[in-house]
Amino acid sequence: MKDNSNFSKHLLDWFYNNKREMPWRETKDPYKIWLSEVMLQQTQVNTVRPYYLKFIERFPNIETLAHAEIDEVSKYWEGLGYYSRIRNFHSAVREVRDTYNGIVPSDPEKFLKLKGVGPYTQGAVMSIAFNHKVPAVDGNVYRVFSRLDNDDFDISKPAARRHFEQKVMRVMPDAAGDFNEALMELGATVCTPKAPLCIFCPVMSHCESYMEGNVTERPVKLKKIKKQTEHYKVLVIEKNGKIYIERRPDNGLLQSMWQFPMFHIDTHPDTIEEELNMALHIESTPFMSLKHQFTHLTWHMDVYKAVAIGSVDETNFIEIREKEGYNFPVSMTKIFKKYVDEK
DNA sequence: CATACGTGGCA
DNA sequence: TTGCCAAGTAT
Repeated sequence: MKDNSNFSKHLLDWFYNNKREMPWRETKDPYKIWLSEVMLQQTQVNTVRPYYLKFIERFPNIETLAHAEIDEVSKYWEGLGYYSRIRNFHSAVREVRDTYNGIVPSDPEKFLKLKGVGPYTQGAVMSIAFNHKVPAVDGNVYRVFSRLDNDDFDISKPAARRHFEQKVMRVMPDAAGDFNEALMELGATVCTPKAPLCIFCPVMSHCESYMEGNVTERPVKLKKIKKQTEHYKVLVIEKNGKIYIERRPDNGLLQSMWQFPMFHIDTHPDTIEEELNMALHIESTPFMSLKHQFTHLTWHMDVYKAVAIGSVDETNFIEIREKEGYNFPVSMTKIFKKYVDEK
């Protein structure tokens, strides 16, 4: 970075004069800051906003959230993704109630020990809620400092976090929380991954990559994600106007969420009847096919209508309107919508 | 250290 | 259409 003496001042001035409205910026309540930081992990502000507002309306403080059951709480996360976040947050909030008398610890080391709190969330909450001088290094900060210093450190390596934390601490002003937010805000709105708006950048004069003309080559990220593909046969089974759903395992992908039963694409119908312990009439052609993309996985799903024949255990058969009482991943919500639209 | 873990927006 | 990317953490 060129001439870092005025860097933090320029950045903070820009931040104060261009502050975007966000619900969690209206408070210094550590619980609300913490919730917003968890929601914002790998998730953009515009996606988070409506979820945050509904969540805070129902669970305005530690006590209301700690008192609620995880199945109800999870419903407020439906569609946000990375669902382990809410299980960990709920668990951590109960620990705050039980171990810290309902007060979010202001000691960074104690806070870091809570479930779902990593180095980023620790830094963000400790600096924003308590103004502790600790770094909060996320993807934005990687990018901003890669460019400021024309630094080719490979950000796909785990060691990158400590590398950039050191850079942040070298220029950290007293207004730690504002500074951490300003760095992220700069990355999100000006120093963007594609087509950065350098001419509007408040710290352009400090940016070595801008001077060098290679801003689009920073940051360096070498590792590529390799995606797997899986093909499934999905069944919407009806019985007396109700449909069959099942709970996913309590580990792995989409843990404990509900779904229509899914089988490897070439599973024989006899095997399906056996595994479900039902006699079925399955339609010969799917009523919908869909592709669902995860970060590391693609699901191709052929969805068939089916009818359960004879006497059946109706435990897991629900009315369509009852789906509001269960937590479904987006792939299943798409199937619900198509199924209902055709009725 | 490498990989699993969701979803939506964008070019 | 496809791949990349987003205020990361757990294992």
